[in-house]
Amino acid sequence: MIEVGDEAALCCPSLTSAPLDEGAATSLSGVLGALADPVRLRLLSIVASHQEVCSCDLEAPLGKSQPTISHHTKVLAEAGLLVSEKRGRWVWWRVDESRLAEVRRALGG
Amino acid sequence: MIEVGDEAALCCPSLTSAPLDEGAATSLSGVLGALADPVRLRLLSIVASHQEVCSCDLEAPLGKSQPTISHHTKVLAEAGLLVSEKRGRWVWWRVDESRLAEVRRALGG
DNA sequence: CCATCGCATTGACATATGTCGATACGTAAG
DNA sequence: CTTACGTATCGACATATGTCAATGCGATGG
Repeated sequence: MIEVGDEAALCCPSLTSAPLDEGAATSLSGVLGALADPVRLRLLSIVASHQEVCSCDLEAPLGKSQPTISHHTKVLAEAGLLVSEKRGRWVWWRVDESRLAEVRRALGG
Repeated sequence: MIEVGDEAALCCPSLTSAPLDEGAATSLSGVLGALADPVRLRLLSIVASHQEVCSCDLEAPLGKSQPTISHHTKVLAEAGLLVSEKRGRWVWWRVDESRLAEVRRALGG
């Protein structure tokens, strides 16, 4: 199972170098919106520090229901920040580090 | 006039190094939420590329009403990303680069 | 085949957010 | 003082978002 992000590449303009056009601003705000939630940030940090994590191991540390976890992983995957792999009946998640790096760079890194 | 951010320092933990605790996640999500809007991103990029910008010069390029601009500058200022200075009846804005750098670092920079 | 398990989707709900017109506030100019 | 101007706040509205119970779907195991 491969989630396909619906966000365009953030590659080119840095926030601090030149005024963002509307398209770039919208696409960057999409990724930032995916990050702008405490539960998703903690989810992302948990996955990042374990390399790979199964969905089933996220409910307990985050204190949220299974549908809520599923919703948040979907949001992060659509933003290109999480990548999923289905093994048997489990779904494993890992962080797309390059995507995170793109975000940092778009923020003027 | 000095806007005081209501967000705590983001200094310490990086997203990718260890699981974020709830407080860190909430405070980081606050700043990211301020960034997660196309109008605010463009606003920020305009201020950044002009060093300083008057509120009155933001309505036209952003195509938003004066109350809306005022709202967005307030959100960015409360997030610590914009700093204001009142001169006569005009308010001038500049970007707090160090705050942006904090965000990048919190994102694993 | 049937029961079970992990995950996704749906529907509903409360809350948060972006937007603008109307209005209030402060400062500057006459 | 009065007027005009730039900005902030308020009230209202439509839309977006986070959450969960209920349910659907696929794969596994008996």
